[in-house]
Amino acid sequence: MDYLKGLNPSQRQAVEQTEGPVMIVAGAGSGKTRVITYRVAHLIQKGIDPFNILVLTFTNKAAKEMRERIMKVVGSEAKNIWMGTFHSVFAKILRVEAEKIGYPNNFTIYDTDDSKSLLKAILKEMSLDDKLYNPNFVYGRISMAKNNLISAAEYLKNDQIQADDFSTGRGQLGQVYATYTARCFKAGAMDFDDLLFKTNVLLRDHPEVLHKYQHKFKYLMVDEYQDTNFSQYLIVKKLAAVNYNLCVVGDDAQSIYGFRGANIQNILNFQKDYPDVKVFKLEQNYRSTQNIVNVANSIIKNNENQLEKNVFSDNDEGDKVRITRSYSDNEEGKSVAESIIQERSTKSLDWNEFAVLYRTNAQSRSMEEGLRKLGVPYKIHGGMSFYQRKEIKDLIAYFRLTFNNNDEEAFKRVINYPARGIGKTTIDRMIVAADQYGKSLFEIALNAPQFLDNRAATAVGNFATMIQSFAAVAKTSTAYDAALHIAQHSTLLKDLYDDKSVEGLARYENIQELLNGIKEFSEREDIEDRNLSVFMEDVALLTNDDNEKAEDKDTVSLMTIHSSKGLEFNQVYVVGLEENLFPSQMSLNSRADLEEERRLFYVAVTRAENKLHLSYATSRFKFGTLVNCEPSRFLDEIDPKYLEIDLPKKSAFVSNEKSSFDNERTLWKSTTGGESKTNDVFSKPKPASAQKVKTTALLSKAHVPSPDFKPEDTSSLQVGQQVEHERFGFGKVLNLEGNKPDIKATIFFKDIGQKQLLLKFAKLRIVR
DNA sequence: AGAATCAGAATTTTT
DNA sequence: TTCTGATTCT
Repeated sequence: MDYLKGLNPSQRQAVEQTEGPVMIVAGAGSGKTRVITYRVAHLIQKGIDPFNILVLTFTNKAAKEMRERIMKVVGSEAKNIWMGTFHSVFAKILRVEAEKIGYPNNFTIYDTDDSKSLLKAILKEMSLDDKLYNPNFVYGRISMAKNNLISAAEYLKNDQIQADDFSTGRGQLGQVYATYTARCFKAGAMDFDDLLFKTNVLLRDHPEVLHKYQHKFKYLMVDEYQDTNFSQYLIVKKLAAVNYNLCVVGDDAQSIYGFRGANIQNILNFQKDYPDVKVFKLEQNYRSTQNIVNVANSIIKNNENQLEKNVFSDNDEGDKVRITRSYSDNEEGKSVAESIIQERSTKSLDWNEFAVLYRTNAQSRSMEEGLRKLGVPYKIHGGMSFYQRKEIKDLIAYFRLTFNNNDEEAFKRVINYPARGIGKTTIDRMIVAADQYGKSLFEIALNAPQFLDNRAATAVGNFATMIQSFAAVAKTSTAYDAALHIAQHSTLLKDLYDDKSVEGLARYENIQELLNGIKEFSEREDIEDRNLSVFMEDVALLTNDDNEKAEDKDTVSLMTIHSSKGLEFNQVYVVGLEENLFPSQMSLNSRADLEEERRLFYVAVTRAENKLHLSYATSRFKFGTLVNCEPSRFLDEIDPKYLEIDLPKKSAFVSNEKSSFDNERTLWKSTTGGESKTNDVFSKPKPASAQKVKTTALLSKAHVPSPDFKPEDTSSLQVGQQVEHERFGFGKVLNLEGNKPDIKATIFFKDIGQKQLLLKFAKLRIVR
């Protein structure tokens, strides 16, 4: 039990209180992960069977790291703990129980793209205006409903919701939701929210199943409890309702996923739900200097809605938090880069001890530029994950379709990729037929001659047969062999191989990497069933960093604040602290949203161990136009005694040394207000963005056709003849190839150079 | 059927 | 600015 010795009193109490409801309120940097891992280890040491412990996290990464840490204390027993994200744990349970709620066990998991694509198709079929019914909006609305356990039927019955939708002119939303649900069901697919929603349905409608898992999971722990939504809350509540050994860990001050349905009330109300709860507060921050912790505290105290706690640091006071101003986003990038270089050399730090955090992904570009110019190595985290890449999704769609022929989104994705001459018209016809006969697209494809003309029917039929042959191969081969077979015989591999562009090469390599990953999976000894369908089970739930290479390069990290949660860096730069950016413009409508932005700022600030740099620009490009920016209101909220204000024009406030908070505040407001005097730094001429020239105008001056221009029959065109084209001007036929209606002519136009034209389309006049 | 071009939209995103 | 989806051209 050595591990108990390294804990402070409240940490230790939290670890040792294994029975009954427990809430651990863990301030930023207070050793939360340690407490969770030791608590689980402690349970096992006390003789609890790891199979009876369920630990729910929000990321795969967190689960993986925790399991490894527990393993260090209790050894390989840790492998048997049920530990993972809500989605992966309940997907696993649903794979076993799906048939009880009418789903096949091999159900597909639709990711967000699949869901939106299906919604778009439905909106189109229902002829709804996709401005009003913006797919993102519709998706969000349905997601919100599911997270609150409102089914499509209940949505349609709910007067309040219906009134809301009708008042905004979106009266059909309930119908869209119902259709979407039906289509997912028909496709044997669950979206992310369904994994939780259907788990609730399962536990509600099948008491024997609920009973089974209530007794299986004798001890439950939930990490990041402040980010749970109602659907997750209820699952946890039900599972814990027999043994009541439920421990939730979280920090209400770090709840930043409200926009995705997370309900901060889940943690705020925990004590009401479990009156006999033991509450432990971890208030000592071991991560950051006092100055940083104090800045964080002075920010968060502006929020009304929070659990009372007093986060403090016993570390050094540390450097003051530095605020800098730049006059443009690019200048901000440059100034961050310069500062990193300087701090690195004066403090002998590695690049990877620095992080640049921003509110929106779009801000990464100016940062990148600044860093690149000064030769600072960096890596952007987040963004497009490996499994979101087109080529990866394409190949995976083949796998999906192989194991679940009804998967509509997979079908549409690959029916004509690589190209096999099945166009929009054909697909539309199939969709109509599928709808009319209540069949899946695949079933229509199997009976193609009944619905399509000869040529299309053959192509579609061949496709369906090919997919069936894949299923046969997959049944008898290892995951790797099956995957390779599918990649080759779908001709996807060849298609990518033939693309010799830089991007094409990268795509090919990505496919190789996926195949390598599958190969590794095939060779794993710790899994019984290693065929491709097992690999596919949770591939939809993998994301970003799950696939990150161990090539832990020494680079500066760039990421959004959201994705920085849980991480820590010696030096942190939080950039773009401007009104309408941070806090985001979209958050200004409600107090709750603004408070979430403030928590986001709190998260950003508490990532820093030794030094925090804050910066803002007085102008920045947004959507291609330059806009003036005001410093963020959050800067005003920081107690100035922890700040060092490093503005480009030193003289402007050297005289202000003893200035009150208000004076300093006006100082950094003054240069942007508009009415104030311009100082030389800020009156620099604006970037000459206006002189962009339409490239097309440069490349081709429009040809003015001859007055008697009229396209004529070119079926007997000969090599060597002079022709005139409506837009390309005069040219000479260099070559003719192909036959009958598809003759392709190579023509050299004297104005614009060589072009290949299909004669059946090209509007040409023969010059005689 | 497929390439090229144009118009319009645009937070955050653990799953 | 940059990406995506629809439209136009071949």
